[in-house]
Amino acid sequence: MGRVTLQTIADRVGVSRMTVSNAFSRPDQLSPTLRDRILAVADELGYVGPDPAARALARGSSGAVGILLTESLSGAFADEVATTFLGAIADELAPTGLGLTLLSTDTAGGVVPARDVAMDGALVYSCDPESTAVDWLLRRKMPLVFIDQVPADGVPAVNVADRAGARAAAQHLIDLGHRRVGIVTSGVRGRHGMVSPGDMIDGYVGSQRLSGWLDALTPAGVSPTIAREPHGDPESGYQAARLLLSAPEPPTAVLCFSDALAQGVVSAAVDAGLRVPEDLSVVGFDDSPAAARMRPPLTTVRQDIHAKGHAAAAALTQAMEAAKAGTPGPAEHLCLPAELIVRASTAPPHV
Amino acid sequence: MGRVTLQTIADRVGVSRMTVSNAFSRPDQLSPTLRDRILAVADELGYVGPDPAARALARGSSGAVGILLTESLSGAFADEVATTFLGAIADELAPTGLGLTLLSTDTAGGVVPARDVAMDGALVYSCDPESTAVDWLLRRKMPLVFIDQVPADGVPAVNVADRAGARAAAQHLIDLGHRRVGIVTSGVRGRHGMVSPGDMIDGYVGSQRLSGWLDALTPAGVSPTIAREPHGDPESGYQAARLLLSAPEPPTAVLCFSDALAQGVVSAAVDAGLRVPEDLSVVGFDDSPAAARMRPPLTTVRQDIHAKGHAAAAALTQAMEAAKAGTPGPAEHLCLPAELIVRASTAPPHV
DNA sequence: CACTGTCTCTTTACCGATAAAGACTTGACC
DNA sequence: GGTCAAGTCTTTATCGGTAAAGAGACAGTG
Repeated sequence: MGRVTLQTIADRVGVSRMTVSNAFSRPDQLSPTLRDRILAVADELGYVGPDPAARALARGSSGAVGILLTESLSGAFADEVATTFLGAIADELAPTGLGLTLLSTDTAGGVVPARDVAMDGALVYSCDPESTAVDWLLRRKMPLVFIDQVPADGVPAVNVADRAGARAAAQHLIDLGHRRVGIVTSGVRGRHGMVSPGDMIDGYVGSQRLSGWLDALTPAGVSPTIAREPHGDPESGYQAARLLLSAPEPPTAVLCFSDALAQGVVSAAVDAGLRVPEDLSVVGFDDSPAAARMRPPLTTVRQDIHAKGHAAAAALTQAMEAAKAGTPGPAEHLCLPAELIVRASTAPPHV
Repeated sequence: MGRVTLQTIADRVGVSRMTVSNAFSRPDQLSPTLRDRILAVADELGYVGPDPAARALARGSSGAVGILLTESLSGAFADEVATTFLGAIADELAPTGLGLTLLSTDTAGGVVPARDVAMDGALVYSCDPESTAVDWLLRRKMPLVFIDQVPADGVPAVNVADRAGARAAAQHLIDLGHRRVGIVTSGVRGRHGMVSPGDMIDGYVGSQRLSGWLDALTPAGVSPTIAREPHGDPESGYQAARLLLSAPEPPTAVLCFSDALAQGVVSAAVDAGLRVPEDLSVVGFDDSPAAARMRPPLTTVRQDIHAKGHAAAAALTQAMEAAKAGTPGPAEHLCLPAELIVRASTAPPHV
């Protein structure tokens, strides 16, 4: 016996294939009696419901949306901010019944997920806008939402006021009286170790935060020393901090690209016999749950990741509906606030 | 102008549709010259490659695998162990070009992802085997792999020696001389607060670990006090520890279901004026990166999550290939080792 | 009684590809 | 010159559904 399809059931029950289809997909189109009979026969035959692939073709929609993440995916999963965001997205999408497909930018074996996976729309999170994967998504003309990326014309975007937040963080240090400021950041591509602002090729968020820091530091006549590591974990922060602190004139305060890096910076300071914040002020970014739990509690810039996920999911579903209805609608560019949270890891420098 | 399909291109170039299909999917089937011409025309027409949905139907495979996660997805994303596992899976799958679709067990709006999303196989991670979602996957007869679940006949499974690991952890405490032992665990369903072993309905992993602990405690005549919280974050561990420590005869050692919980337990101990390990020994589970960074470094049970992800992905791709080839093959049940890592958070009780 | 709906189900017409087998050229080799 | 194999394309037959319009029956209405 071959595979059980609508036709198999239709023949068995003695109705048309379409009626069986309706029994599954549009119950209001037939009498409850007949429907029950059809369902019973289907069950008896071991039918598992309309084939998703066939349905996707016929309906023109697949019931899944994609999410494109730059890094090697496992990179994204190692990053607490990214996973929290993914969780928020997933939660937001669950009630819609849409599946969420993880797309790697990996172009292995000639298979490009961004081109070859069926989906009704996609989120693009912190990706290189020039990458082939993004290009394919764009070409497919499917509803897209850009998150934490340089906003593009015609594509809805969700961003955070990274620059303003970073500016506030740096200004906070300036106001406390710091004049020797270090920056700890990360990024796989590009130079590592002690770098200058020109060496930063870290994508939109990275450059925005750097700009924000400089917005406050430069007018105050402060030019920061920057240490840059490939990864963004605490261990990397530790290494970067050692580099900064071993300079002839070590900084009295450090601005970090993330709370995770900040954690390592604090550890390095402690191990170097420095007290935080008396000898070294440390500022993080993101306000991850760990920030408040740190000793001392970390001064950081808060972004509401759940709100970001919510906004992104909402923008996508909206764009998808608009696309289905044929109502293009304008592409909104949303910018969520970032707020400086002053805790106990910052203090005036002691002279 | 309507949509561009293979036929559009075929007409334009003056060849059959099949030849155009081959130009995209089987380059060796036609002359390079013609292929280039076809590709050029396709590009000119704005064709983005064979429609994934149509291809899925025709080929009988969709190029994506699903992963079913019990909790509300966001729950899974909040759990470091789960996200690390997901990352490992994603990394393992990336080179194969397969997409990874997150499936929620959520049956919202009549849409059941496990039934309605096109995929070639699926991973089932720490799910209730009785859930409808799992049931649908089973009925679809697609290649499946169970991870951290009660192994089922005919379904490949990947598990960890949780019971043995837990036994080793508990034995370690017994060997150190502890006789008053607490357990801190978590689980949304069921009773919370101080519970007895019978109240534990925490799925396979939870029950395995409990069994393992009891395997060592019971023969030593020790019956543990158990505190159970809905969630598995450090904050929950903190609450649970407060409960345990406020008992008339507080434990001298605590076994935790995870490192995250253990983190909270240590905090609670410190806040209660107890030294770890002098006044309270704490043992975690999983050996997350944070465990080694803790103060004091945490004694815990190590499981290799990357190996687990690797094994799961391998088992799935293997099952998928076997299914495609029509070679059912036996369903292997793999069990990865768990190893006790003794660090500085455990010591003999002081009398 | 004819007219108009409303229910139910059926018909017709795709959705956009792929697999497998067939047909036509060409060149090599005996 | 005839035969065979390889290389290029074309033909034929599905893949498993869904949308939209059509058709027959039955009831309510003026």
